[in-house]
Amino acid sequence: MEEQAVIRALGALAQETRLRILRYLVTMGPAGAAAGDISQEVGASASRTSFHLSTLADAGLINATRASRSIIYRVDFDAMGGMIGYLVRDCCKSDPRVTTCC
Amino acid sequence: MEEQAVIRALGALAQETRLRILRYLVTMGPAGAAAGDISQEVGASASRTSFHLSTLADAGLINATRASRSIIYRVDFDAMGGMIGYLVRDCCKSDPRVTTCC
DNA sequence: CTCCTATTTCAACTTTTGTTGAAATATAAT
DNA sequence: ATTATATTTCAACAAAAGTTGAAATAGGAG
Repeated sequence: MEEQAVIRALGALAQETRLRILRYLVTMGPAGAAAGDISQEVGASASRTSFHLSTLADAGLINATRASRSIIYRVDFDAMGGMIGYLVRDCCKSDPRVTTCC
Repeated sequence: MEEQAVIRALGALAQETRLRILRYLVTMGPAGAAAGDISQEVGASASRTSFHLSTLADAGLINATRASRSIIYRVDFDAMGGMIGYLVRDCCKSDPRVTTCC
């Protein structure tokens, strides 16, 4: 992952509602969750949730697929791994104080 | 590391100049670097660099110590590890697609 | 086709973040 | 004391991000 993509991903996660959305989607695994469910889960309005979902999707951290009337969102674990790998390796030169944490 | 601290740390890194500062400080290791050197290295004005250094320090990712007229900044690798550990474990439940990256 | 549900888009607005250059502070050298 | 160096702080401004509620779009059911 290149620097600009990493910056977007970091910015996407640096927000309470979005971090909660991501955590929720992680727990939902491959099944994912519909926008409406996410909205309820994180206690945010539909439009606010939609905005944050777009931000996460633009950053490549989640994917959207339509299923009938709902739109299902899922975590892109590879993108998360890409971002974290950048931080650990490119940024922190795989310093042991960093790598031991994972 | 708790959620709010993680959000601050993510926000601190989600900016080009600050990410560059952190990368530079990682390469400098325990010796660290003076604000002026960092300013030159990243090509930012003194006040802009000072602002970004404060942001990183407030987020706990770097530390400052005075050495004569200069102020030396160093990466706090444990804080970086704390932030990354949160992403990997609390956030991604240590999913293999994430942990294999580090 | 009309109605209902799910979600997004939009415009107006508020808040937060980043930039600039000048002034202030702190330390050291002469 | 005076001067020079290193860095921060400040106020003014510019730009980006987040919130709100209403309207628009898309798909399915009657």
